[in-house]
Amino acid sequence: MVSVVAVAKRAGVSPATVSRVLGGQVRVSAETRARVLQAIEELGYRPNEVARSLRAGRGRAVALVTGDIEQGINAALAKNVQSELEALGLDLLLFNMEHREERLRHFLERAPSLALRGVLLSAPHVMDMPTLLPVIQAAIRSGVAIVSLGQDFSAEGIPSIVNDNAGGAAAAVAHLIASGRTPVAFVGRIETSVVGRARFDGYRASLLANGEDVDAGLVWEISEGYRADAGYQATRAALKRNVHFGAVFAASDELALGGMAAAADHGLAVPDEVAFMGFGGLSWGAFSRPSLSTVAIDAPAAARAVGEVFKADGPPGAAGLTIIPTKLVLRQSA
Amino acid sequence: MVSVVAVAKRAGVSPATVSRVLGGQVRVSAETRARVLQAIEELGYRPNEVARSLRAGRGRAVALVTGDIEQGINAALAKNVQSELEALGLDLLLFNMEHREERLRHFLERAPSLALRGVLLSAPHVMDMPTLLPVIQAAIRSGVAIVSLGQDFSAEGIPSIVNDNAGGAAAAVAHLIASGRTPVAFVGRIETSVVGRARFDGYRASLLANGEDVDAGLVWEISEGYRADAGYQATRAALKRNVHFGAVFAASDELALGGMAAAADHGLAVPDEVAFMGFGGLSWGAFSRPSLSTVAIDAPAAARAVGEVFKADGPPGAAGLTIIPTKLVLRQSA
DNA sequence: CTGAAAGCGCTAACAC
DNA sequence: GTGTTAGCGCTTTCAG
Repeated sequence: MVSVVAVAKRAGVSPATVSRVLGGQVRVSAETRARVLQAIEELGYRPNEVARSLRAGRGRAVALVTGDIEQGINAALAKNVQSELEALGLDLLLFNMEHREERLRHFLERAPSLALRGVLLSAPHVMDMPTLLPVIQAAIRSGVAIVSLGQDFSAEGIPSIVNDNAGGAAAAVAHLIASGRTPVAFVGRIETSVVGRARFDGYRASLLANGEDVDAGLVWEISEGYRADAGYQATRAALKRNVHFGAVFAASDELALGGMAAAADHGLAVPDEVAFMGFGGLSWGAFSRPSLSTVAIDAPAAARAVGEVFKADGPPGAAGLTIIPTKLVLRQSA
Repeated sequence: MVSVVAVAKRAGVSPATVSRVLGGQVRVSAETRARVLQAIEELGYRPNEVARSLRAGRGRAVALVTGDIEQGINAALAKNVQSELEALGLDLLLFNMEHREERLRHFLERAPSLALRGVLLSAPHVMDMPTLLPVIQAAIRSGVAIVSLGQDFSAEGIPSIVNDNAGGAAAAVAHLIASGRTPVAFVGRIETSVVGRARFDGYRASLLANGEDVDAGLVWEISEGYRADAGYQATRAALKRNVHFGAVFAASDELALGGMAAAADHGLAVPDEVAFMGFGGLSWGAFSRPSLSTVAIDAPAAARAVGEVFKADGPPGAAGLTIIPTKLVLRQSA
């Protein structure tokens, strides 16, 4: 590997000067700079990022810890975040949590020794903060920026970027009610998912605000995953119990797709007999039949907010809360 | 940050001994080892991975360069690969190529300075190997293992893990023909995607083997993306031209979903009037209505093959070709 | 079996 | 404006 020393030799200067040319902060005479640049060119020199990181005490990688990258919304987030970080010269480390919290803790413990620039916590789970906070604070102390992506930890001093889950859910439910699709059921993970609960809260609030009441029989908790099969099972079970509902509001697009399948299998017309509303705004939603109405999450905006955190180089600013608006997208299913 | 020196001091030994205990290769007296271990415990010491990487000349990160992480199959791959690498103590760097080749080259150029353990090339594009090979070889020379995930570069000396695209496609088409769904159309990217072309080759071979002929009017090239909208547009265009076909074989599940939507919008019953077959085996495929028949890709198996490459620590073994079998999954759409 | 020393490649102090 | 030196934290000779 060609190093600063080699470049320095070739340019007839000291390694320090090469470094100065590279850094661009300290003044170097135009002539020297030119010679160094030429040597760099000729040797095809590229600074060793590892050495830089060791020297600087921190590297240029940001980790995205996600609950399940196979869920469309997480993949969308990963894509947008990677692109945003890249513009800042940062790399993205991907860590799939697989919905297991102890994996998060282990990873967080490794963050300082990896000299990570930051860790984006993007899991929807209810987290055991008493256990996690010490690890998080240790990471922060050693220079790792911790950012929550999805749930609000600003009270714990963690900058948080959060979708307007309750607002989006409320708008969706209001629409369903206004269209006469009552009663409105809810499918999602409430017990163990903060995000799921926020969407549920919006559902509940909207019901109440519109003079409907919350029927426990219409709230379908799912235990595992947030994928289509869970939506299918929950909806089918309700149908089998002869529960009556005019619409299903699902906490993800995948759940909604599963729900629509259950309705179809039960011989119900969507949206005429049951309407469906998803959450996420995934691109395939426009191509199911019926196409899926949904509360669209603005992944690019969330990624931009992440970019902002890392743009200002110093210690992370105030542990604020950034709320990313959602948008109701009406298609055929509701 | 607590370092080997601090641990050494506390244990009353030299840094070298601490390192030996950590390494586990060299013999250390049981008593000394115990003292060191205790000091490590007490101080909460974790070895600095960056320093290790600098010292060792290479790090513990493997990059996955993917065409588009939002495509379900790529997310599935990322998930399985991450999990497999993690078992080997390796981290996954995610780089979304966004279907632009010059981005690949730039990333490859950075690989050595990042001291990457390896780079998984997982883009379906036709690549300009004359341009790329020098960069790849430079990376290999500096210790970065290059592995192709998706297309066969074994002739170029790059170990390759490839799905049985042609075989899977052939089986799918044979099934369509056997079910009397002729003529069979093909949607996919042929011009610029090696993977798309391999699937097309399987389609073509199967047609020929079954006494059907290849009708250029039934081969729908798509230019941008591999997502549902492309499948929709291509299918709709054919329908508008009054092209007749009994089935559509799509090169991805997303394309198939889009195609089914176009058929539905055109008033065609699936599968009675037109059958659809996807490629990928994504989990939501079981929950579209009609549910999607598909050629399932075995992402876990591909990930395991990746694991094998990095398990043997030394220089990568023979630049072999590993073919991952696909499986025909029959559901409602065909 | 253990310690001392060197050095991976880089940059920030400190001279001059 | 530029060179010299030191040291980030680690592991691996080389001695003992």
